[in-house]
Amino acid sequence: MSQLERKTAGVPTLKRLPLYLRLLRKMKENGEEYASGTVVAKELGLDPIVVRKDLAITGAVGRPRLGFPMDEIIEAIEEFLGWTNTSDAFLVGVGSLGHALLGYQGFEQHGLRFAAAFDSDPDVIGKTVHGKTVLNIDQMPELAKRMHVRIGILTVTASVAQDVANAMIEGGIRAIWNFTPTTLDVPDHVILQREELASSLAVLSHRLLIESSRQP
Amino acid sequence: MSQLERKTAGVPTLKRLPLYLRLLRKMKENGEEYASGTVVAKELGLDPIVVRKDLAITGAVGRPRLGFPMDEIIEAIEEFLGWTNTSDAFLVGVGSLGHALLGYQGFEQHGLRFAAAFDSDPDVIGKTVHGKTVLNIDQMPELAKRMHVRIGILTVTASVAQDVANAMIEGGIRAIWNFTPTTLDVPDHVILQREELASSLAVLSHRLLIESSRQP
DNA sequence: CCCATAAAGATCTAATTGTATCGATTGACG
DNA sequence: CGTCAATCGATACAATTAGATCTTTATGGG
Repeated sequence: MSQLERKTAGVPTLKRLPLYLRLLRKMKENGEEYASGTVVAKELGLDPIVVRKDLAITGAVGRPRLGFPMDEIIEAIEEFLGWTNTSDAFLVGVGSLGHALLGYQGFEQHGLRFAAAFDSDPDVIGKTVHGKTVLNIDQMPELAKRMHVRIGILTVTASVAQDVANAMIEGGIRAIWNFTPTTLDVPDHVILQREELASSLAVLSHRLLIESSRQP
Repeated sequence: MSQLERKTAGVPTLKRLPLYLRLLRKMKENGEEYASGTVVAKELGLDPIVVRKDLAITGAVGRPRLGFPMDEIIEAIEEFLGWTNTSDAFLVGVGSLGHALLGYQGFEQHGLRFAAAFDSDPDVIGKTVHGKTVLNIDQMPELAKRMHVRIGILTVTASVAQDVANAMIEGGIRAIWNFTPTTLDVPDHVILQREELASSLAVLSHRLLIESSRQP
């Protein structure tokens, strides 16, 4: 049943949902009982219509004149994103970026927990980083299988990215969050999410260029 | 809006251009003289038509049967993105993420150079991180003005993000690359690029959820 | 108890992006 | 030297998604 009622949202909508969630949690802390799409939109500088449509897709129902009941709407978004049950993830590559991600506490609020961290460097293996002991990467596939970990986070150097990705897939990992500048080749059933800083920078640079040429 | 011949590309196109650029540079190193949209597409797993259209917008002209002359197409993309002349950027907030970004050497290949790094923590100020001495954040606006820095990279904690952004704007910075989970309020003329990990994670989680409900 | 109002919900329109098709061009090969 | 095939480039088409308008509903005030 849940496989039918689940709507498939567009990427822009999905990217906005965490913003709503963060704001709503803050509003709840302030003791607010209801949240209307209008105030959420105003707070985030978005169009109210967009917010309403985004919230609608989660299945939450609001009440006219009041808005959405706070607990309901938060629950609906979390449910929609699959953030109600935190899922375990393996992080591979404890370089500076890996360090940074391991140290970011916010992930647990988003349904993600670092079950373990791995590296291939003997100098790093055994060290404790932000409370996690770094394990040998050789153990990763086996552990992934045993713990049924579905999410892998790739923060290794580009040259070994494909090999590590293969190892992840061998371990049964179904989604890879790729922070390396590498185009990975994976089977169809594996979800690939690329986090490309260069792409973001490209958008920024281009916009800066356009702006500059408009009013130098 | 025809005061300049520069075309304004859509975001998806902009995000793909760095991928092309990286591949093309690699191909050039391998001694290739020409690059056809077809092989680029095949290498990156994209549709050849998309690649052709993307490359077309940069203004490069290709030759039938051969493709695009390597130097020309690389130059065209760099030019289009404004990566021919490296621009200086200030990084504010030398936490773990700031560390990671400062250590990423790839930026200089993308026309970005860290002119300086700043922090407010006395324990951090004066330290050298990846060759950059961390300066006091108080000096940032003044230095930005003097050095005509246009890009600011925000890697501070969420609570002070808005204040630091204001200081950046005061220093004349025109584009802010925001790595904090904060919705910043900035004047219209300031370009804001948000790097929201939670948003990416939302997309990943949702796709994983859809896939799981499809074939459990 | 009724009316005014604010907000949700549905429907429709427009824009953006991706996809397909077709012709033109040019280097390669027989 | 002529034909072929691959590739660019332009144009047209389709699908998805964002954005706008209108209607409905329920609440709070008079």
